[in-house]
Amino acid sequence: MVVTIKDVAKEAQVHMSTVSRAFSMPHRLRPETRIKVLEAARRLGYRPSRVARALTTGRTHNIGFIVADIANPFFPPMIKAAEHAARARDYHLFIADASEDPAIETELVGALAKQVDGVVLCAPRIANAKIERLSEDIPIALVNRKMAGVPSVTMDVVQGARTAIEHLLELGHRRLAYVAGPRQSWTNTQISRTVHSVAEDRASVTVLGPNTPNENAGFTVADAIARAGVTAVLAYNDLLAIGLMEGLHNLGVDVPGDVSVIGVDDTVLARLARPRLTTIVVPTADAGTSAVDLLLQYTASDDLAARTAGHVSLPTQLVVRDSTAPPPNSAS
Amino acid sequence: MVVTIKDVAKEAQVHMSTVSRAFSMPHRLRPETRIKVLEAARRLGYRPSRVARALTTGRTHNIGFIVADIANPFFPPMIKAAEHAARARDYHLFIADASEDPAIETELVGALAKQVDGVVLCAPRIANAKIERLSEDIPIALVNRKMAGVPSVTMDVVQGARTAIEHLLELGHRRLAYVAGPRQSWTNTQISRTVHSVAEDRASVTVLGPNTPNENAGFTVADAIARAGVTAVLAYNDLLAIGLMEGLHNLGVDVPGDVSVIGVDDTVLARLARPRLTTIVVPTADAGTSAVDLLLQYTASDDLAARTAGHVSLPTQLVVRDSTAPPPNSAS
DNA sequence: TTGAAAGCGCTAACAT
DNA sequence: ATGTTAGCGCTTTCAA
Repeated sequence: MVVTIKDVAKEAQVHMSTVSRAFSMPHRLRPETRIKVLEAARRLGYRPSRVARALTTGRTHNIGFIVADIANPFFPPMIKAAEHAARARDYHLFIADASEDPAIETELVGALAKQVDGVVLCAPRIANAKIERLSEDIPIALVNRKMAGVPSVTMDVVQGARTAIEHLLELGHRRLAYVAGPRQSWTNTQISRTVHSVAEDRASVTVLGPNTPNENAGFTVADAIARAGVTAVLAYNDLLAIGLMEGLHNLGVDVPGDVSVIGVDDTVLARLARPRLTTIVVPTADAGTSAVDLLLQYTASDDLAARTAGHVSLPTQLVVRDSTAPPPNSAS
Repeated sequence: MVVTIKDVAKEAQVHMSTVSRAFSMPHRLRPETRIKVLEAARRLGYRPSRVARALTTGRTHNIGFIVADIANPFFPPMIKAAEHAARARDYHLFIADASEDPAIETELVGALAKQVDGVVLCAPRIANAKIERLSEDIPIALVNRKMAGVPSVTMDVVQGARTAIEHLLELGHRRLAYVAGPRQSWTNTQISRTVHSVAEDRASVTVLGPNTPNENAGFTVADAIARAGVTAVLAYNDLLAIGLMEGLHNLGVDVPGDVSVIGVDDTVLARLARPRLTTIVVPTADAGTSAVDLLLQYTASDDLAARTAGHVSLPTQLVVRDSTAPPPNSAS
């Protein structure tokens, strides 16, 4: 039913191995032979079986791409870019959704391991130690997490968060809040630290969380924000920020009149929300591309010991829109 | 380096085939043997190779999932649901992005064919004839397209569009426009027909398009809408509708004061846009789940002739928000 | 430059 | 109930 290398060999009147070579090492064939084989293959509509090829070569030409939540608008542009990058290098992408659950994430790596050449963990929720263990079995690349010996691409949220806090400070805010994301998130830790270190003795910082990074959680936390007596808040991501703004609106708290809000990610939602959300732009698409590149580059060397884990840090920047303003009663 | 069925056989002191059976037909083994094997496998950390298994069985336990544009918020919930459904049945999902391009879509099916048991085409842009041809090589299931002999799940946009137009008619609108989507989109055809047939002699209908279904195109078409002298428009999807609203706003045309706008999909964006977008809710997650189910059900039978293509139609409904109102100068 | 043959990890008759 | 054997489609030594 399906055309195999044998059929092509017969059609082209050569041996199987010659057909194989026509595809994988064409230069080692006499041009006329190569053409004869390729012609025959074309006539029969032959395509090498990646499955069979994987069995002998040990390389599947597949990549696993595991994200915390496909429905979080932070991820789709990253997935899209990764898929395109992979395809450009003749790789296919398995996508899996870990539902923000470390256990599922771990299980997914195991389930995929045997049929991919490596996996990209995006915004992983599992512990470093476990990642280290997993990466002994299968090459792993990280997005938004940095670990020695493991290829990774991070977005420089430290810089972004610093700019965000400076922005609030300049506006005159002195009582800040950070609406935290998942405890296991590296980005969350980075932002949290930065908020504290930048605010230092120039402003107070209340931390609310951890929170599941979705609108609902943001909506819920609004109450606590309203009572915390803060005039500005930085949220772990746009989803939380937008949910928070809705919650605040619901409580009759004006944004940015009473409270300023800043998000992170600059998802499509940020521009659409009212007021339009001031947020930190992160290059998600670039991250997807880089992650695939780093992973492939890492796996390129068959000599395990010689493998070199590249690290890429991508710049971020604050985009000021309408959700930030001076605090109420400010002299300006 | 990696543990195979042979290692387990040795460890458990049985033959390879017994190990194989312990995993694929456990009931055909003496309980104590099965346990012995499973124990040994556990000790060694053995996992059957899906690749090798695929080579012998002809079933990869993988599904290809091809969408027009991952970054269009219409798709992520569908992908997520499909991935979960697939995993629940021990299948993995290849995701590929066709970039709204029929040629890429076709190529992707071919590229994936050899390593999946079937592919789901979501909102396909390729012609029916080509789909028919492809589905001779590889089982295909369709989302938002209906074809005899090919499993499919559609969303009943006809009903949704009818309700939408009736809604506009009731508000008093008599000059309508339809901002069309891609020419090759089945949904686009369905909606377009419905608009005409429902409006019939009760209102005029101007069609603008085809358009690439994104915000940009919507923004661009605003000018034509403003000049068309219509008081209400239905757009192919939320993206176009939202872009249109921005464009209109930019031209000083008030929504819904001067022009009412209705979208389709009820993506996350609809609630966020200002004015909040009246739109047609479509059950994308259900569609993803159903598509996987239909495909798997279709491929279940090894007897090609006996295969039965199921069809599912999912209900849609209009959700009225703030982007629709009576036309200007209406007597009410 | 090409052919022959072994083998990747597993399953599926066929034996026993 | 379990072992034997052949073979899935391909790549890769090794010969010629």
